[in-house]
Amino acid sequence: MNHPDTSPQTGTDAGLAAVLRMAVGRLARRLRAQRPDSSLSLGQGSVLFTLARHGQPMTPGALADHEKVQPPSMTRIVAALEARGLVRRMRHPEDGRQQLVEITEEGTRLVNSDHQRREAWLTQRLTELSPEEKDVLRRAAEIMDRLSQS
Amino acid sequence: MNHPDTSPQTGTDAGLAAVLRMAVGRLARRLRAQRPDSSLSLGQGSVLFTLARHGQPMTPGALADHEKVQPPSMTRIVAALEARGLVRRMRHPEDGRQQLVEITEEGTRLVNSDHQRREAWLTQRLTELSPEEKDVLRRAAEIMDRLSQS
DNA sequence: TATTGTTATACTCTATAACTATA
DNA sequence: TATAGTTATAGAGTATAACAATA
Repeated sequence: MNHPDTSPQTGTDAGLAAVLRMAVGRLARRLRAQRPDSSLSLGQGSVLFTLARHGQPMTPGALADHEKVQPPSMTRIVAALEARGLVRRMRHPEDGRQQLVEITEEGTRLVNSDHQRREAWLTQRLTELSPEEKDVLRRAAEIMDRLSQS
Repeated sequence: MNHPDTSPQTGTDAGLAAVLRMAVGRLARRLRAQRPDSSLSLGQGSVLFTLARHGQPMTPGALADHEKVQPPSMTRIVAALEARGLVRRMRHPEDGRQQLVEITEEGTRLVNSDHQRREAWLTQRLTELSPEEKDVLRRAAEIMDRLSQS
């Protein structure tokens, strides 16, 4: 318990919204600050992970939609990943307007690298949580993703 | 279920860290995009809510620490809130170097305003979740705040 | 000297609008 | 014309470094 928890009622949907908004904002700031200089930005990491998970090349447009950014932002993210050799771009075989973004060997290695991930601040913090707490976070992450897409 | 969930193993701490990082990042972006122009920024809202919850004036330094931003950032946030009449600044009675930031009547009204909060995008989305899902989010918010502070 | 907060400045990430290429 | 992506530009939001005031 952090606070006397006085004024705003947190039992309502609006109260939960306020609390969740703050928690998400603060954790996002903390993650940004904690990220080592050498690592990817939040958006870059998310795109790389999505490509690895999806298992197939995706168009920049589909990535922008999935990550909840506008197309120009995805252009920059993909360009940054490409410059680091983590993804490659190919022409779409059927539609010349589109491109396909594919994760490279090196990108896959980075995503799967235990080293890269074990050294992350968040992973360390998670090891200190109970299995129940981790399960709550796992389920919450799934719900938050659904909220983001809706 | 969103994906075939292939490549990165999400059962490990590192896997959970990756999934949580993405979920937090995406929801933070979505919240930023969805926020109506008239409303406060994420940081401003969070500070105002914190002051209301705390129930007592806080120094800018304490707020910066709590919100996980650096002091200069808090200077800007407090200045913005003050310009809108939502907080006021007072000299610290004992230490002339410090200040005290206090929420105003109008600030309290804004935080507690059902109207302000019911019209928010996130609140609407939350009403569509089951009680169990909302409970997961409520508990996750508490855990995420603890992570942010650690 | 050490600490609190501010000012000056720059960087990162994002967005909107205008443009190019293809359908 | 409509669509996919890029370029140009601007606006948040944040940080570090240097400074002023007080302890």
